[in-house]
Amino acid sequence: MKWDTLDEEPCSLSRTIAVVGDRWTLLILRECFLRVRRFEGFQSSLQITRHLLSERLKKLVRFGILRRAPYSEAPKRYEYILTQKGLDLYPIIMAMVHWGDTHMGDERGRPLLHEHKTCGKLFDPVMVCSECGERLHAKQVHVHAGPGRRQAVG
Amino acid sequence: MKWDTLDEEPCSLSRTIAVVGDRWTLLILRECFLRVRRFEGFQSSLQITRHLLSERLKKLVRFGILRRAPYSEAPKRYEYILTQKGLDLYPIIMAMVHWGDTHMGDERGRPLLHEHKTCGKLFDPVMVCSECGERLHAKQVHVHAGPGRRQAVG
DNA sequence: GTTTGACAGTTCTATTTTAGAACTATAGCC
DNA sequence: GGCTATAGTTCTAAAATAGAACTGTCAAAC
Repeated sequence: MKWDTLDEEPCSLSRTIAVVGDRWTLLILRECFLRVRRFEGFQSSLQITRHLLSERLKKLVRFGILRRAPYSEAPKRYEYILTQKGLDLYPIIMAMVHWGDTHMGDERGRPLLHEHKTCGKLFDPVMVCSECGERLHAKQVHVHAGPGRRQAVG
Repeated sequence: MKWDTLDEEPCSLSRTIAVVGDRWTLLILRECFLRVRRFEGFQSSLQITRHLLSERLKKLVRFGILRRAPYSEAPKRYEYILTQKGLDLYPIIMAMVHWGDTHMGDERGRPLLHEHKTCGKLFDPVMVCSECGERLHAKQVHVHAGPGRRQAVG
């Protein structure tokens, strides 16, 4: 599998991994969800090298996940803002945070707690079926080939 | 941020990325969910190099996501089976597949369709609040520091 | 009017990871 | 004894990442 054309594979997981499947991208996006928008902000909170940060931000803009918006004219400065496509990554990040909370925790408890403003309570994210609303479990899902599948690729 | 101790960071996202945040791990796990269990099976369906596959399987066993179970005594051969910890990664993979379906699709339609055996319908995974059952949106979530957080790390 | 500092990058070398191919080892079958 | 299947290991080359230093613009301080 060639890494640079992974986004053209007939597999939605591969296509997503092409965008967020590296060491840093999801951590950068976490900062975006925590309202960080500027180069120096990402750099100082993540300790990522400036070179890599620059590359990743370009890639995220190229894929339409962030947009680069000017916030100062002289000198020209830009900040990076989540698009709707980027906001839609939220369930991925929350699913990963929840798995980490459940399986990678230590004796000190959770690093972060999440409050649902709508109901006012601390919550966990739960994945349910869009049709019946029941909790999803891998063993209750059957996979069919769809129209976009070619050959023996998942 | 040091990649080899990422699983000790006071951040559940970092800890999860330490386990599944590389080029291949999630693709290997996708195959596990599609009932692949053996070295040659992973290798031929993913086109991953044998060296990397071997490394990744060892890592997944080390983290308790797969267990290595003998299926033949002479010669000794093993297969790799998802543990509960591994099965719990399902929402992450489904969230990524769903995002890929939504934002990275082409004109041919979805590569795979998912049927919920419980209700018999084709579905999409939806993330909801464990407390009120409403759909989650990033803007309706407020983040608090939890007991396991130290310093200014998310 | 020169210096300092903030911000947003770019450029360079060194190290680590990954890719690609070939090789090893065990055992069954002909 | 030779062929095949399975599950790896070992090697070199290429690519990605780490780490540090450098560039350019402008505002404010001296």
